[in-house]
Amino acid sequence: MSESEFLAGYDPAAYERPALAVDLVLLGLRSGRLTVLLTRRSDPPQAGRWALPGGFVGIAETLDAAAERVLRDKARIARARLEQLYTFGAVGRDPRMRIVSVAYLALLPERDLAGLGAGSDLTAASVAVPWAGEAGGPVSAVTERGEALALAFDHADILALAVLRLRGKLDYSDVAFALLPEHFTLRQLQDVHEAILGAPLNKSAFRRRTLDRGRIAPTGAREAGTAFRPAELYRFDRSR
Amino acid sequence: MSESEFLAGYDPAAYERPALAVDLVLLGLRSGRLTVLLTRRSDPPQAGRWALPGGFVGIAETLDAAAERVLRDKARIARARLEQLYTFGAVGRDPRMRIVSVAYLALLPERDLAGLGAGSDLTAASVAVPWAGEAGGPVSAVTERGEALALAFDHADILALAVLRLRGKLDYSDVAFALLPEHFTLRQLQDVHEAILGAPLNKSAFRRRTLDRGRIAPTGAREAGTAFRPAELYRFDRSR
DNA sequence: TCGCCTTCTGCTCATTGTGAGCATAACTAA
DNA sequence: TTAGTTATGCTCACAATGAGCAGAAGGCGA
Repeated sequence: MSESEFLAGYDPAAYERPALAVDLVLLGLRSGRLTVLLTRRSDPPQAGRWALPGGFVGIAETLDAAAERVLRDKARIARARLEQLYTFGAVGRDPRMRIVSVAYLALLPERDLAGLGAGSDLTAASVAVPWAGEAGGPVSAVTERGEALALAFDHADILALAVLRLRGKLDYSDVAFALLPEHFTLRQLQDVHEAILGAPLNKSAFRRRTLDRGRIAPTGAREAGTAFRPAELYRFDRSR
Repeated sequence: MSESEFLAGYDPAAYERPALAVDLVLLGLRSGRLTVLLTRRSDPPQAGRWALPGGFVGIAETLDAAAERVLRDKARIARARLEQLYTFGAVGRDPRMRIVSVAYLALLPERDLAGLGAGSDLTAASVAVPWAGEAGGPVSAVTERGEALALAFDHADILALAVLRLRGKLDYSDVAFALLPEHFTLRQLQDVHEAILGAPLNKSAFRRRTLDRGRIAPTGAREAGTAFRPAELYRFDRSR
């Protein structure tokens, strides 16, 4: 950052500055599939394409605060687990002007995805996440019928990076729990992991590992309404 | 980012924009200790404190390009492995004006650290990296005599995050090789890992794991000048 | 020259984590 | 009551890890 040497010689206020924005990758699960919230662009440039919700950063506003504001005002979601992802600064990424965008990743519990609408013009799109090795292959957004959605600007890159980050943090952080309701079964937890990884996991190893780790605690209750043996309900135990 | 809806209603060019800068965390090894390059601030604010080298982002300049320019012009280092780290956007982080800074991490081979001076006003400071669990404790910069250096602005946070990132990527990426000369012994490689982690590693397990992974190849040569059995020299094998 | 010292290198052994499969438990629907 | 289905707990083989040991390979001092 600015040494005084620099500031003495040059006045950065005199130079043109890039505009600064935040873009949100809002990820959740809808019927077991990884899902992202998108808006459809109605005007050029890139009219008809799908974009991540975003907004400009105010002059007296923290980056995190800008992300929370966009979450609140554009997605109509009160709060979510927000995490800075990466900053995209290619020169021609927006054809109208130079915009540098700080991408944020937000994880939504299924409830927030189900209760969309209500003032938000966002649409839920499934994310096709082929396994293609740990590095992750091409990620794309698709409709429920499997048709690919064209993403605007560099938003496909942002989405791909978000999924990659999610995969990386999956087994050492508590991201999976942010996508689940308070009480969940081991099968549900494994489904979340498999949806994010895009690959099946060994069932007994997953159970053992998860239980041995001691980060979830049994509630004593069981799921209801199944046509077979009901599974134990667990909750995330933050204390351990 | 900017939906057309937003642009139609508001003209972001009419609003005051934060200044955008890049800051570089230049890390290397000096005599087996993790080391960071810092400049001493000569003028207020924060005169006398130590800062990371940085500079403003030009209006037609990529973030990566700005980081490379600072590396070249301020540190006088031709090239290094640069990687975007995080973007710091607290409102009061610089008292003069609103500056949002994209931090970059760069790894320097020992040669670049030794050949300092020559037009660069940077000083090498050791980084004290207590282990304090995987999460990493407080990281601080110290002189060779162990005196703590006061860092300017939020640069201590940036440095701490850089070390954390380095630790996280250590065992699945090739960051360690970027800090070593082309030919190195297994012991040197282990020293790098231990310096970054701030904790000792099991020797035979480290050897086995490293060799089994197949990412390094023996050169056939051996180190010279030791008072004991010389170790085999290896090189990083990018092809595997 | 000949032991002595130090580190490298390759080996074994016990412990731990993982992949895979099987038997039993627990529930619904017919 | 029985068939069907999934949960749960178990065993077994295999791989990875931590720890230690013996021999190899160099310099050094007597």
